[in-house]
Amino acid sequence: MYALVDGNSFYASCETIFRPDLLGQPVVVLSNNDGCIVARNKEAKALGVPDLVPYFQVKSMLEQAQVHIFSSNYELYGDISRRMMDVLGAMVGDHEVYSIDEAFLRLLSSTREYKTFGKHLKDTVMQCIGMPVCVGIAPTKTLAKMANKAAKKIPGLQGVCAMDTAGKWQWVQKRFTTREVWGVGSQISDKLAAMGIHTAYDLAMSSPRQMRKHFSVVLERTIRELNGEPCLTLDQQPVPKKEIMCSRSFSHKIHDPVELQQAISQYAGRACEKMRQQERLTNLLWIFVESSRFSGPQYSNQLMVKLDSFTNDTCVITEAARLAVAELFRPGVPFHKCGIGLMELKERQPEQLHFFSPQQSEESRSLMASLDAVNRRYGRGTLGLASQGINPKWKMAREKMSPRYTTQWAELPKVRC
DNA sequence: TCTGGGGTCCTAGGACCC
DNA sequence: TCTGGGGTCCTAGGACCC
Repeated sequence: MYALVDGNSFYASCETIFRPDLLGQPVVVLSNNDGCIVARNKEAKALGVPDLVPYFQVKSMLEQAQVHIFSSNYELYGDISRRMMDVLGAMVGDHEVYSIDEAFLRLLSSTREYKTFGKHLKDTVMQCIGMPVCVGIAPTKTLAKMANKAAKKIPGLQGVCAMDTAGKWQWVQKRFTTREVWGVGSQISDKLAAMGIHTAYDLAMSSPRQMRKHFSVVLERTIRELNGEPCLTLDQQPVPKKEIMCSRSFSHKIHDPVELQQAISQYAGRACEKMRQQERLTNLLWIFVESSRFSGPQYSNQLMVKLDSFTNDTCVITEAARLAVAELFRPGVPFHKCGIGLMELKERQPEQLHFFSPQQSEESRSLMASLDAVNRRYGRGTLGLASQGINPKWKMAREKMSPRYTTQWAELPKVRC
């Protein structure tokens, strides 16, 4: 049996852990650049605040309803997530951290009282972390996802739903659309609807072989999983990333090639930092620039850049990225976003020697190690390349960011006596 | 004025090989 | 005049996830 534990409105709940004065009040969290609403607590949902809408469209409505608004604070959310996963890992050894706010757990076959155990998980996370979660329990991952959704949706379940018999999961499936099934997106659900398949139950009753012909092996697995036949396993080891991306939209449109190069320098620096953390190297970069999709002249372009050898050196990668951006720049285009992808990542070891290409030098490695050490100790961005610019005006807007309560000494919560 | 960011997997079809 | 068959690898693009 699998359990799926998932934080309720995770980002919004992270914000209220250190702000008990906000309990019972509506809270929303914005995406990067204060662009869209990405999390709403239940009070905000009750006010009818929609998910994933542009902030500017609902700004006045939110202010009128006195909703508390936060810019995203990923340093805080990442740290709360790590703590939550530690608690879950201590309770159930076999577990997979699926996303920042979710984990799959494998329950021992000796666990009989699933509902009771689910309640225990929920209460423990609340007690240790202050994070409200829901728990779904079922024999497959797809069903556990559905049970978790049911736990959130059906008030009588009080946040815990165990579907350990076909009777129970079919009861739930009849109340869910195909779109609510994990792995079925809007495209596939539309096509299913045209075939007369509307509920999750309809989908579960369809023929896996036939559906594989119409769609793909992915949907076949989903159907089998909906019938209690496990096709997906627990990934306990984090799978090494195949690519690392860093892209952001700007707070103001960029018309100047130097500013665009500053931006790509910053993102390249961040991407390289992530790559070194994961002990990987790259020799292929993907760089793109684009104007806004919503207004003005449309322009987007991209370049793949092959490097002479595998490296994790921020200087080398930044230089290549800046040259690429210079090539992609067009006068008169109001640039809105750019980004870099580090592709074809490979492990640092074993070193594959290339007869003609120089290897990354020892100086380069120790320079990068020092760069990372300084930034780890004094905060990200303390040390960087001059090409990144200083306090650029296009920098991401984060007007309403809360303190990083758990990771910065200067921002610890203050208690008044 | 203001519309997020970072990933994975699968398939179809082309290029190429013998 | 007649112009095979089977296989692998790679890439672009679609669809999905949080």
